[in-house]
Amino acid sequence: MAKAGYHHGNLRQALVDATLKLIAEKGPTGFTLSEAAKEAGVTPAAVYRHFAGREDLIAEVARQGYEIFAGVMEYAFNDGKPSALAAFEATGRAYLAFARRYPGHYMAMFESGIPLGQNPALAAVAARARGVLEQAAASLSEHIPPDRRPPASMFSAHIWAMSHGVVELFARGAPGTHSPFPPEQLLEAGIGIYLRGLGLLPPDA
Amino acid sequence: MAKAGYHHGNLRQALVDATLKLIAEKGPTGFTLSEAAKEAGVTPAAVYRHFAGREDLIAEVARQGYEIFAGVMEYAFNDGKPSALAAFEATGRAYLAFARRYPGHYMAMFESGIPLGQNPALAAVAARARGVLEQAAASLSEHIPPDRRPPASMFSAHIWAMSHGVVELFARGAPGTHSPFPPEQLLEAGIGIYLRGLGLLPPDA
DNA sequence: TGTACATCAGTGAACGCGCGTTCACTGATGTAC
DNA sequence: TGTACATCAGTGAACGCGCGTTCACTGATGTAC
Repeated sequence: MAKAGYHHGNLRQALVDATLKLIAEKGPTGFTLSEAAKEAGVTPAAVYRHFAGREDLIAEVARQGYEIFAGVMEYAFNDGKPSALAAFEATGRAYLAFARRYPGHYMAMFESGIPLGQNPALAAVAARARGVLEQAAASLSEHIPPDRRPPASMFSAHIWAMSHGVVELFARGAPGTHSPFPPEQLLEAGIGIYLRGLGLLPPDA
Repeated sequence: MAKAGYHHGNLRQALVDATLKLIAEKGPTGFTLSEAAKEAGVTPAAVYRHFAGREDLIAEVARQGYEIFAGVMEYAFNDGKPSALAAFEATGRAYLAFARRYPGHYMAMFESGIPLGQNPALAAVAARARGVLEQAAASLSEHIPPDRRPPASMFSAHIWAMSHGVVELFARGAPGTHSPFPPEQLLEAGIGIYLRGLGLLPPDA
């Protein structure tokens, strides 16, 4: 497979991989099309056989990231088994695990500033990923008395926001912000307190 | 004042303001030293009379941002009056208000990737800002029974993370993510649920 | 008050650089006969 | 099985551009006498 001389074999994916590596190393800003081409052992011009340009290449990286992300979230949610609560907590953990394990994808998705709206394939898979989290929140919120139940989309937005905030502030070399706690523990505790506030966990757990 | 011909008058601050405007408009990536100089009505070379270079200029913007931020947080906290709870909630609201009102500063502080460690003045004021939030958390956590009390630094990290996450995901033109709720309402509700989980608010409030 | 002079903020030309993108091309691959 | 040929992935040279930074300079300002 691949790399057999004049013809590369699978340059498209090799460019995606190179972009991923560069973004993970230097941030979305540090990435350049020329460098990605060089990393893949190819002339910058060759990139144009596979992508419309720089932005299109980043968008494909983000698309693949959302694809993985949606899969990871679905796997963690596991159709709400063994319980709505356990499944929900698993998706929270999966968010952080994804950010840790796929930093390049994560950055391309959330920090590169690519517009979701302009790329239908990208928008579709992003919506799918969001859907998993909302579904997890919806099935869990059925356990809350209706009169005290916040909308599921608000619920999932809270968890998403806290997860994202933990990642950005504490799980990366962000500007001077490292907590004395491992991000996983921080997020787990935070979600626990939040769920207790919803009456979904006993007050003294 | 200023702008009186050959000599600018207060070029240093004019450059900071121009940087602020550019960052708010195009993100930290979109900002260039040359453009900031042009915006201030001056040759790019003139910048070097006041700053060591591009990075130093951004750092000064971030420093001023942290200065404002710390002041806003201190004002909101108001020495814990009228109550620890009210003061704490005020700091949460102040975080979001700051991000809204000073987008350029916010971006320079949290999204520009400037290293806090290398600039002592910057690191100092950032620590001061963080201190306010931790103090608010600490005085509030005195109302929690000691055996159920999480460390104040964890507590404040949770609130910081949720606030930051709400800002990044829902209060900006972030990639395809807009909730059906105004960010202020979203954050207020989230903090409320969290505080209930800590036993600091009645369960049915 | 008026003149001489030191200071130093900003000029403008120049630099080398790497960028994204284009273009006519070349040569490896794979198919038709 | 062997040859002719179409396809098309990647080359390499070139482009115009704006960047950050440097340098010797100029001229406005403000102070000393």
